Amino acid sequence: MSKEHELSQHVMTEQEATRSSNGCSHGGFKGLLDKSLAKMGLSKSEQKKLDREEELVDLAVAILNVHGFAGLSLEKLTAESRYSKGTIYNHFSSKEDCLSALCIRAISSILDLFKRALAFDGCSREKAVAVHYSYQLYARLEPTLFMTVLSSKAPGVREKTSLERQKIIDELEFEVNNFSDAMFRNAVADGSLKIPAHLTIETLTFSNWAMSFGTNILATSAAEAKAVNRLDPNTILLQNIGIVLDGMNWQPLSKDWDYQKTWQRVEREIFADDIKLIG
Amino acid sequence: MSKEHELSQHVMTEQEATRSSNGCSHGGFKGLLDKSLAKMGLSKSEQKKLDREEELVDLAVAILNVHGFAGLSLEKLTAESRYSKGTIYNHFSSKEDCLSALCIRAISSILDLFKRALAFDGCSREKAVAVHYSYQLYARLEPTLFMTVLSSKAPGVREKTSLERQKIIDELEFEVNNFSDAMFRNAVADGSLKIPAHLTIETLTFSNWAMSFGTNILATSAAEAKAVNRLDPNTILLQNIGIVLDGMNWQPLSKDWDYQKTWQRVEREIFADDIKLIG
DNA sequence: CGTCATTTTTGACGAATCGTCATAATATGG
DNA sequence: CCATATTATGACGATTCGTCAAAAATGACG
Repeated sequence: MSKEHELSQHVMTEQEATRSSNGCSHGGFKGLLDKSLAKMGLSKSEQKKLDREEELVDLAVAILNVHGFAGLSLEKLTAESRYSKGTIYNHFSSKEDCLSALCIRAISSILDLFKRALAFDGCSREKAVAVHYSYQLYARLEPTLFMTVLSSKAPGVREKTSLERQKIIDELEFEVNNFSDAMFRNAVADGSLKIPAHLTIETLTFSNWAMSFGTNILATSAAEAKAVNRLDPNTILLQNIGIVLDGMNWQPLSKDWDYQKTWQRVEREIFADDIKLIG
Repeated sequence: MSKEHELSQHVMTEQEATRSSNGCSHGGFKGLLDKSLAKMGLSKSEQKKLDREEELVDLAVAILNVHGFAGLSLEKLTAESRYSKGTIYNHFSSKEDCLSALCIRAISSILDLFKRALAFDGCSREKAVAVHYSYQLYARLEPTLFMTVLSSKAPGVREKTSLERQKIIDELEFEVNNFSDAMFRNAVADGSLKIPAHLTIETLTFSNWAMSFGTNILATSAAEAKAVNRLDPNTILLQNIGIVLDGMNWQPLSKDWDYQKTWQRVEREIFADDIKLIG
């Protein structure tokens, strides 16, 4: 009874796809997953599906940033995309599955940043500081995507996530853990870190993760809470991990080294381009 | 065309209200807000509204625990309560507002636990350990309610929360901060803690919060992740805050004191009754 | 090319939830 | 007992969810 659809042809199937994929200017990190896979032997349709998936995740990120967290719906994703309900559900088995796709995007990006941070020219503890810096950088550049990592862990979300994606997430987290473990092992190797009797590498990785994660989550999500806004957002994390690394007795201790300077060097020497985007 | 309502009288207005309020056996913490307010001069209708609000929050907690996070809807709350849509929306301006009400319940309970923990018989650092213990206890007893504290900080949620409740939350967090600050000031006073030059009381409160929060969040929400399940859930937090308190140089350091024993004493001497509920 | 089988895409649909609002019920006070 | 103010009710339109039969695109083969 209501109006007919007057534009039943929005079928410019290919041109737009490539255009929108190249011209993407949302300025976010995208990870390098696709590039490494693209070269391998994939059928044309598989490649096409991957491209579209990336396009859709881009769109989902955009929606997430505009409409916030609860505002992300596959309905909206459908409406703003060139595809229809069924196609969307062909990629994401549910809203939660889509969220997990965003989580994958986030963790991949973070891993990339970690690897860049590791190139910092300094002693092993300074490298660790650089890695924490990069983590905070991501939390500030992409606050919503950062939160994604947490929310995709909620039981309700994980349950509704496709097994494929669950597996990818697990693998990525495994990689992050290995990365962290390796960092500590290097420090042990070069003599600057002696692991206390009652602790293990695994504990150290976890405590670093917990502190950095907790700090960033609270700093980005509780920015207006009194406990947080009475502190300097730029150096809270530095101070907090300073305490942790001191507690692990990782040399040189804060009292013997100016990590503030390290922090600034990391900013200048590794992430100068990225920091501009914070505004 | 469909069925008529055959029971337009479910009007047993008072009896049920009081019965359900007393007989509540959900075993959760409820905080003590109401009791302290009940005695003041309140009109009958105001008192009734408060009672009903408590009843509704109880119900919401139950729904949250059964249907998980996304499953909490005011629709469901309406259906399971003795009231109707309009009445529910009279209490909670939105689903998010309801979530914030749960958050208030959670923070109140946590504050109660903190105060109980402070009664632990030990040195000032042991008291702090006891407080962290109580925090973890809550995270394990009421994982979903614990998460509530975080999710009610998400921008989308906070925006839709009534100003009243926002204010209550802010006040509660203020109280928690004061509590923590005071703990550190006591330690400074008794000489066991000397605040390092580059740090402040505020920083210490925040770093303790961040570590405890991060650890508990990761432990409860990422239990199946590899980084977490390779550790002993019962003592992760103890180890993590051990590192932090050592990093603050709070005496006696872990190497000079068996905090594992303290941890167990706290469990036995203060929270023996509560720990049974974990199963 | 044309044909037909397979795969992908479409959008209509029913169910659930959201928040609003006119109407009905109840409480209050003279 | 009535008049007025407050509160409760549930029907409603809008939005989202996930499904599915039908339509369209693809591509293998003659």
